[in-house]
Amino acid sequence: MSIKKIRTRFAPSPTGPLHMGGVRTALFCYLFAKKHGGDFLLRIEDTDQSRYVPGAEEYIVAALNWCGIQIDEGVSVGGKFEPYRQSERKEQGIYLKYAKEMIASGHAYYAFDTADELEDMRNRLIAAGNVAPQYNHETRKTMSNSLTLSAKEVDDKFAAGVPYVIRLKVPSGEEITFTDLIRGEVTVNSSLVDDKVLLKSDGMPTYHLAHIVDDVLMEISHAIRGEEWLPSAPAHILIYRFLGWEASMPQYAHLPLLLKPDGNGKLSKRDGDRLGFPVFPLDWQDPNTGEKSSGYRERGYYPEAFVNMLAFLGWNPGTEQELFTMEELIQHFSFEHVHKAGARFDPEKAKWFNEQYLRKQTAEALANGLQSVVKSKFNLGNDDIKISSDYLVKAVTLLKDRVQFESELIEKGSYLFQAPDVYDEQVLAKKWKPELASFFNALIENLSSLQVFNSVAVDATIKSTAATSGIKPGEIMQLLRVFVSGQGAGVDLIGMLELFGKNEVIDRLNKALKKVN
RNA sequence: GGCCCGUUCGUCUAGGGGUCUAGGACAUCUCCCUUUCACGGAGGAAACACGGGUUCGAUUCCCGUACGGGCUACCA
Repeated sequence: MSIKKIRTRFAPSPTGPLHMGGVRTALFCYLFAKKHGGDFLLRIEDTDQSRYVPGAEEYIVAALNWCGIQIDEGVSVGGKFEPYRQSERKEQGIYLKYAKEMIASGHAYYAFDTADELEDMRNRLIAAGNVAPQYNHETRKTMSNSLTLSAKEVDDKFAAGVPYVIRLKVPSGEEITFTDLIRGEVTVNSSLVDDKVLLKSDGMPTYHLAHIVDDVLMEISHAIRGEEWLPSAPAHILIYRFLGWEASMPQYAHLPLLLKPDGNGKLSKRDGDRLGFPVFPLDWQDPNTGEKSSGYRERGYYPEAFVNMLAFLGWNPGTEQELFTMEELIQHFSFEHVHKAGARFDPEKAKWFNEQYLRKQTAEALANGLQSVVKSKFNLGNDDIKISSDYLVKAVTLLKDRVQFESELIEKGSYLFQAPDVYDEQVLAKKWKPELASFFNALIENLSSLQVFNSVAVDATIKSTAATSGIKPGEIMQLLRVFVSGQGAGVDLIGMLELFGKNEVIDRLNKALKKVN
C-alpha cells in the first residue's frame, strides 16, 4: 500500500469575520500539508443557515490570501471534489445518503421530538437531580423516535410530514480510544456521549456528520482543529466506525486555544475592543448590524509578521530562532512542538514582531512607499524636495529604528516634513531665557555663511558659536531641537539639521525665535 | 455540577530522570552609548502549582488535590 498523500483542510463556517485563532488553525493546517508536500484545502461549512453571514466566505478567502496561505483546492479555486460548500453538497444528497446508511445498519434512528418536548425532557432530568441532561442511550427510550415507536407510527409521521432529525445511536459502556497527534491517547466511555443529531430537520447535516463525510470523500489525511472539538471526538470516532471508514479515518490533531491577554477565558472580539488590539486579520463590517471590527492589515501589520507571530502561539521550533519566513515555518513545523496548553495572547509581542520585520526593510523600500502619503498628508507640490527619494531615504534612515509600524514614520516624524507651529512648552519653560536670543541669532548668522551644510560643519558651527557666546552646549541643544522640530525628543539632531538643509533650518529658527520672544 | 484537556519566570516558551546554578524572547529594572527620546550593548530581578508515591536521585514518571481551559444545542 502506498503512503497516503497528506491532505489537510481548513473548514470554517461563514458566520462572520475569521478570528485570528481561526487563522492560526488554517496556518497550522497549511504548514503541515506543505511540510509533507501535501495539499491544503478550504471547505466552507455553511450548514447553519440561521448564522450565515453574507460576505464572510469572501472575507475568509481574502484573509488567507493576505497571510500568504495558498489554497490548493476548495472554495475559490475549485478542485476534483467539488463542490466545497456543504450547503451545495447537501443539495446533492451526499449527507442524507450516509445518514440513511447508518439507520439501515442500526447505528442511527429517526427522532420526532419537538423543541418543547426536548425542553421538557431536560427539565424533568434536572428536577430528578441530573445536572447534565442528555439525549442518550438512556433517555432515548422515553422519547419519540423510531426506536420507541412502532413501524406504523413512524410511517404515519412521515406521511403526515412531521419534522424529524436523524440521531446517532451511541452504544453504552464502551471505551472509545483514539490517538491525537498533540495529546496522545484519549479515552472516553461511550455512555457519556449523547445521541448527536446527524441530520437536522431542515435536511442539513450537522458538523458531526458533514465533516466526517467530507473528510473521507475529500481524502483528508489529517483533521486539524481547535481543542473545543476534543469532547465530541469520541462521537466522531463512532461515526467513522459505523460507516465502515475506520481505515480511511484522518488523524486528529486538536490545537490549544488562544486565551485572553488578561483575565480568564478564550480570546474574543470583545478583548480586542477593550484592550485596543485587532482580533481579526482584516477590517470587517457586519452587513447586518453595521458593527466594525479592525484588522491587523489595516492596523499596519505586515502579513509576514502577523503569520510569524501566530505561528509562535502554541508552536515553537525548539531552537532560539524567532523570526521565520513562511518557507522556514514550513520547513520546521511539526506537531511535536505544538504546546498542549492554551496560549495567552500578548499584543505587545505582536508589535515586536512587526518591528522586526520593519527593520528588515531597506530605507529605499520604505521611502518609496512613503512618497505619495507624505505628499498628500503634508500637501506638498510635485517638485517639493521633501518627496524626493533622496530626502525620503534620509528621513526614513533617521526614523526607521524608532518605530514599529510604517504609519509611525509619518506620525512620529511629521516634523521632518512640516515646520512646527507649536513648541514643547515644558522644555521652553525650563530652558528658554531671553538672553539666549543673541546666541541663536549668532548661530543663524554662522550657519548661513556655511558653504557646505553637512553634519560635521553644522555640529562644529553650533559648538563654536556656543563657545564664543560663553554658553555650554547643554544649555541650548534641546532648545535648538525644539525650535526646529517643536518637540523635546526625536531623531538625531545634527542628522535632522543636515537633512533640512541650510534654508529650512534658518527659516525654522527664525520662525521659532519670533514666537518665543 | 459532570466529562475531557491542561499546569515551567507577569506573558510566549525550551528542557521530559542526574549535565538545571532551569535556557531564550516580550514586558520590567539598572548601567553604557546618545548633550534628547528611541535603537543598540551589558547586566539584574523573575518560574518547575501543591501533596503523596516510584527511584540512589524527580521540574521531568505515577496518583491525588488545587487551579486554568474547553465541552455539556436540530452552533460550529
